[in-house]
Amino acid sequence: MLGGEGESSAFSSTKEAADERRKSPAVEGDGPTPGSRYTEHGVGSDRYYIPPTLSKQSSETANPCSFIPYTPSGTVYNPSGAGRYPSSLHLGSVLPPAGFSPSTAGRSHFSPTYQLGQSTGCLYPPYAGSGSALSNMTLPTTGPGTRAQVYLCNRPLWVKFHRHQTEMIITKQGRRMFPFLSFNIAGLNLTAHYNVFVEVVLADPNHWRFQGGKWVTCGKADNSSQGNKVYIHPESPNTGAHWMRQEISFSKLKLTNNKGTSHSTSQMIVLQSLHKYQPRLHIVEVTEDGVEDINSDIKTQSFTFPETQFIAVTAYQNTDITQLKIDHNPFAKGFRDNYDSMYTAQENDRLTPSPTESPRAHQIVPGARYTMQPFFQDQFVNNLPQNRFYNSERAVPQTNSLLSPQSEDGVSQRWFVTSVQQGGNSTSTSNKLDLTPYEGEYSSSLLPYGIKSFSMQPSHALSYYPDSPFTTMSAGWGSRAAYQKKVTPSLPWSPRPSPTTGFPDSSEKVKLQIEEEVNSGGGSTSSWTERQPSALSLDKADCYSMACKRRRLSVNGSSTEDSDIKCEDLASAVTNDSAYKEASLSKGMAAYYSFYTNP
DNA sequence: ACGCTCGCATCAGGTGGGAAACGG
DNA sequence: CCGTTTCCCACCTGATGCGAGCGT
Repeated sequence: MLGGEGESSAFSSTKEAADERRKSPAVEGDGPTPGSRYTEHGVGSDRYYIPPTLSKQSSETANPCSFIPYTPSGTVYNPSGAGRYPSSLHLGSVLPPAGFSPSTAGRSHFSPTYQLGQSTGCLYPPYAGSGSALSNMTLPTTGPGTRAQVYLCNRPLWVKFHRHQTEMIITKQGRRMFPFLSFNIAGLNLTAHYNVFVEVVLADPNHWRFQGGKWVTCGKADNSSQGNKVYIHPESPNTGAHWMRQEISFSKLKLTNNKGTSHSTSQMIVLQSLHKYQPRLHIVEVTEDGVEDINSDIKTQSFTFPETQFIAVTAYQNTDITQLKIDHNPFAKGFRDNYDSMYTAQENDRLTPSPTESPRAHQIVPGARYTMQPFFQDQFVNNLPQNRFYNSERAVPQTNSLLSPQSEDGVSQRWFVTSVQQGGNSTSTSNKLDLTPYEGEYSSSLLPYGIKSFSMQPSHALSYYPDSPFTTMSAGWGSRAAYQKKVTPSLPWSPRPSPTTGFPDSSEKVKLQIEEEVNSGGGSTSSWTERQPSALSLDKADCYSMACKRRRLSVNGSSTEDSDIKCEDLASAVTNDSAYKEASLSKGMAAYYSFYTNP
């Protein structure tokens, strides 16, 4: 869809349209492209995403919310007239009333003001003065259920890519994202209806080029790009219970550079090659008909996860990214070296072990063998062979998506953000992904596991997967969404444990670990290595040589780094020894909840 | 006989690589 | 000329349909 449709209230501008959508919520692209409602007006060039600063308040560490790697500052600046959705309040931010208040926006149903970032397509302000009201804005204190908490299910995988600067292929016919966006949402009103959609906006005002093995800016970004920038989840609109019941996957979202494409616009987001983008999740409360309720102040919530930033390309530039894609994307399995020779049918399954299996993986499989497999790290984030999982799913009724296998990889890696984050730190203007805390948690694998389904899942849910609470699919792939239709949500949705329920032990433990990681100079590798010397059957050198042997070396000479990462990942995977995991789990990884608890 | 489960085959579609084409 | 884009290829996943086998 092009900007021309922008003014049209395609988003259920008519009752008929709304009804139609309601009839077949799962149908994508039916009727007027939903996205049209948020069509780009080409006026958003002044709306950007403020780059995060690396500054990380020490206070954050002290704060229970410190676990949140993101600085909860209202770093995203939304220039006046930038549309109704002031870019997200950083990660997991909740739009303050001021940002989208109907009164301020003066919008009516489907009014043009409801443009999202579409109109702007930019998150990154040309200037750094975010000073926005957002940074100081106080979170709206509305009734319960109005403030959502969002988990980025496959965050570890995203982080892994982010370290090398994620690249996403865009093609004329559209290319799926990998990793794809997958979230778990909490805190919604069970009965209220919501539209959930992803918007992709420019992350910075630059045009990028891969030169000398690195991404460097090369001129200014072209903000005049047209085309759909929003992808509305096909199941929209739907109830809060529905959204919270299952993992919300955007695996079908496609990226294209074909501005003129008229087909499946609702499924395709038009981007420009060599530009950096930042996906954002929007949750908009609507009426049962899918019409936005103008009578409510708090209707829109936006969430931004910096680690999901990516540069759109028509061909991969960084071989590290290519290798990560090949290693993690099931559809690219054919490109994995030694795939045939290294895995038998059975081992093939092990290739992408489920998080559950992972803890024992090193016991079952000769470590040396896996040292060569970067994807082994995926035991925590990668896919569990779907067919395998599928059987399991068919065998048991899916009840609580949170713990259900559908969460796939995501199960073990849920990261959620709530308004608390923002509120917790209003001083930071940084929007950038601060990997420091991530590194720590990631390398240690502590956090990822900490928020595993265990924490979110009621005990009864686990009973469905007695042999493997982590029997989930890949983090990067196979969202259960693909299977959800086959399973019967027989059990009533059970709201997540109250975020207010804290688990001091776990929380403290994690916090300490993070501090440890941070203090170690961000060298997560050494950190965990020391902690888990026995867990690693291979040293860095081995890993490096193996990695080099197996895969192409990146031009940028990041091979070493890459190998380190791979080793680290592998190690991190191994690090998650069952003992620790069990301990953590038993303690209730729900510590995370308390961590992100709303004050 | 009927219904269910399972395995296999088929097809559509997704993947990155590489060569060719395109454009500044 | 060089960087970028497009197209085609082989390989893979996932969904679906069909038939065999089994239990009721």
